[in-house]
Amino acid sequence: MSDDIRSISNVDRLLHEPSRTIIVAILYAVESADFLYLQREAGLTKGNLSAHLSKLEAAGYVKIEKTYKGRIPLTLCELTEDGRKAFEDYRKQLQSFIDNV
Amino acid sequence: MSDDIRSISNVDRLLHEPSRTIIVAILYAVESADFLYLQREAGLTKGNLSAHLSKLEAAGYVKIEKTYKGRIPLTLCELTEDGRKAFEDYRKQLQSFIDNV
DNA sequence: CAAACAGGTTTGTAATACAAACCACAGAAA
DNA sequence: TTTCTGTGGTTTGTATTACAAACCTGTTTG
Repeated sequence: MSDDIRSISNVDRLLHEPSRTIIVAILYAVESADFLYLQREAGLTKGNLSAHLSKLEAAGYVKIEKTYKGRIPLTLCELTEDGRKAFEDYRKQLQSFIDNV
Repeated sequence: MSDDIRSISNVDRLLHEPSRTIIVAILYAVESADFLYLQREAGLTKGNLSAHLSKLEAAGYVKIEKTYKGRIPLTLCELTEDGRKAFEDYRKQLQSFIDNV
């Protein structure tokens, strides 16, 4: 068996979880997104989005900035360089797997 | 956001688990494999391989036939038609996701 | 006979994901 | 002014897991 196939076992588990894959894919595309936009686009509950963002932030993949729009809180999220690179690597790994089956 | 990206959340969780992805990918390639071959190729412990095979069998993705090689037990595994189709769908879904990010 | 190997099953644990409930605060509506 | 909706979460509970390790049966080999 080719190593490309076995390498799927080393895939980044943080990104391999579909909910987080979507979050990161959105952030990869838009550069910056607020909490509610992300929630609606990703189709997640607030609780889950919050939990996933915390994990992504802890891993250094996402930067979270809590600001205000007037007096209403506004949470902005964006990918870090590490996050961007990790996502690109993840995609490459998937592509490599698909190509080598 | 394109639906192709959001569709990753509907991915087949059974196949999206890397250990099982590898098992199915091997079976997709070889048609039939015995337990130890599968264990070594997939890099899994016996317990884990056994557990994953049980799940794949319960889902109707894999057919498991317990025979003997002389007096030594020999467990043969192969993909069912459903399993083959599910794996092809899974690959297509991944490919679609990658292409549309 | 003892040890090692084939081919597993069972059990235990720790880490999830996810939903649902809860909370604080602001602005709009009645 | 009371109420309702919206923002932006945290906490809690549950159920599912993946994985490792222990266990088991039988067979072959030294």
